[in-house]
Amino acid sequence: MDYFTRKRVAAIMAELQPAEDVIVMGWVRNRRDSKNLVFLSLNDGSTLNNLQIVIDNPGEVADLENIRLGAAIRVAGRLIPVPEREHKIELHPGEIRLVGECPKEYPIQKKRHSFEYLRDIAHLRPRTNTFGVANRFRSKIAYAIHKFYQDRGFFYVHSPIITATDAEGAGEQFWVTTFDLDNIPINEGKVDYDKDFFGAQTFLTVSGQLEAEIMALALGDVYTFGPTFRAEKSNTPRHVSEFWMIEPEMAFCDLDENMQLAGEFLMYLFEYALGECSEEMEFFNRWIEKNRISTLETLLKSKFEIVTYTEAVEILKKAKKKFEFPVDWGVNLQAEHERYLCEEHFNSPVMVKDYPKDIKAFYMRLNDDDKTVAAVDVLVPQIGEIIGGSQREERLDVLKKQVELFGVNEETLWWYYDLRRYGSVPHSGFGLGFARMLMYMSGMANIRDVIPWPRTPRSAKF
RNA sequence: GCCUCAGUAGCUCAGCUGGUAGAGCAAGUGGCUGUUAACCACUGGGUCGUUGGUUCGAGUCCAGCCUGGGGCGCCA
Repeated sequence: MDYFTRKRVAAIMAELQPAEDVIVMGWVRNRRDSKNLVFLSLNDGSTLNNLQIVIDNPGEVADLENIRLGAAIRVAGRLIPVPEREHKIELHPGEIRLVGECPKEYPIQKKRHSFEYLRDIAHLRPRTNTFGVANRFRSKIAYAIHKFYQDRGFFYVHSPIITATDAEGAGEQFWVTTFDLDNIPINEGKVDYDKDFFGAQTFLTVSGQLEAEIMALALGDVYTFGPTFRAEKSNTPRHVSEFWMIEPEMAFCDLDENMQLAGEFLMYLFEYALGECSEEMEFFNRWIEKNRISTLETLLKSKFEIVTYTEAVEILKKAKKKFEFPVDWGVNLQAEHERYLCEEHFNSPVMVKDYPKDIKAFYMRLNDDDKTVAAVDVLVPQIGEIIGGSQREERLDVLKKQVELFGVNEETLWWYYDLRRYGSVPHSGFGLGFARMLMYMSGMANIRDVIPWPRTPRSAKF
């Protein structure tokens, strides 16, 4: 099949060198005919760029009538640089072979399609410019995430996908069972989970954090990067039911140190995108959202402002702007409040810390004031919250009180308590939604377009 | 879950106060020695999301349902 001898278009475009007997394989993106000349644009997925194929003997090419938009072909021939032309280099074939025919009802045309239409043909949309770029970008940024942590001595943890732990309060989790749903075992009026596959009630995980804490208290610095699931019936351009999260967890690390790492992490990704993903960033900047590059560049030069929740509430109360939701100490900050803080008041990314304990999770460390917890939200212009993190409660007695206060089911947390019982240490971590980060860096407005197979309420096609 | 907008040709849309449909692109045919979202000419293509109602008559008005977009909440 010439898999190892064929040349990738990305390499051809990078080198721009003449060569004989070059083999390329890919899909036809465009075809233009004149009487004695046919031009094909070939894309092999390795880059946004198409390779120009110039056929100057169309009468002699077999199957030429079937080499149309979408068809898979193999071309062998001579590479000729043409620096004066827009496409810089072209391939003059000695042989063209039709590998896979493409009927004319192929749903992707050589024009712009709406993202909504392409979502209905999610199996074909990676063949478009935008989704090719988006998927290559996704891969590169995933690599950058690993590189950031691995370079700092963090270990990668695969936290479990099936869990018995009810991490943040039930209701929003998918249940995992092998019960016949038409005939569920009942014992004394209640579902008998003892008869289920795992002998207990189990869920798809909503976070790898609790398990990451296990590893952090053994390996020191760890991170998870894997899928999580939320059964919330959210219907917005920012929510999906299945998404990947990055969750670093560090032993002997307090909230301020946690915040410093979060800031360095974000800056690293922005810098990586600008430096190592120039093809993708230039595409986003041109076709998806102008100023994406300058926005990231500005962000790179700015510093994170740090305020406490209490200070943030004071700022918002003094603001001349009218908010739809009134601000008062004790209520959660709304998206409009978060955006005011970083877009209008500070005009920079902001970290808000020390939230009232009642609006945050049970595992967050109680501050000395007994009213707030050591939590942080990182806010960026246009999006609002992009990272949520905290120092974890490492004191067993305090943790038990919080669990009781929040009404969390204690039975499945015995091992979590053990971590505090045996050699407990202060530790911290945060969570970053991978797809939301991709949205922010690319300017793509809908999360369903940065995830290849998005799962949302009433939709799990493909 | 609440609010709001939309569903007309393969795609993107137009269709005013009700009189059974139109454009651009795509497709097909022909033309053109260099095109690059190629261009020029011609041709074919629609039970107007769905069910019911009002009416002599519904793409157009009314109600329900389905699907999709946006806003809000929940969050990442």
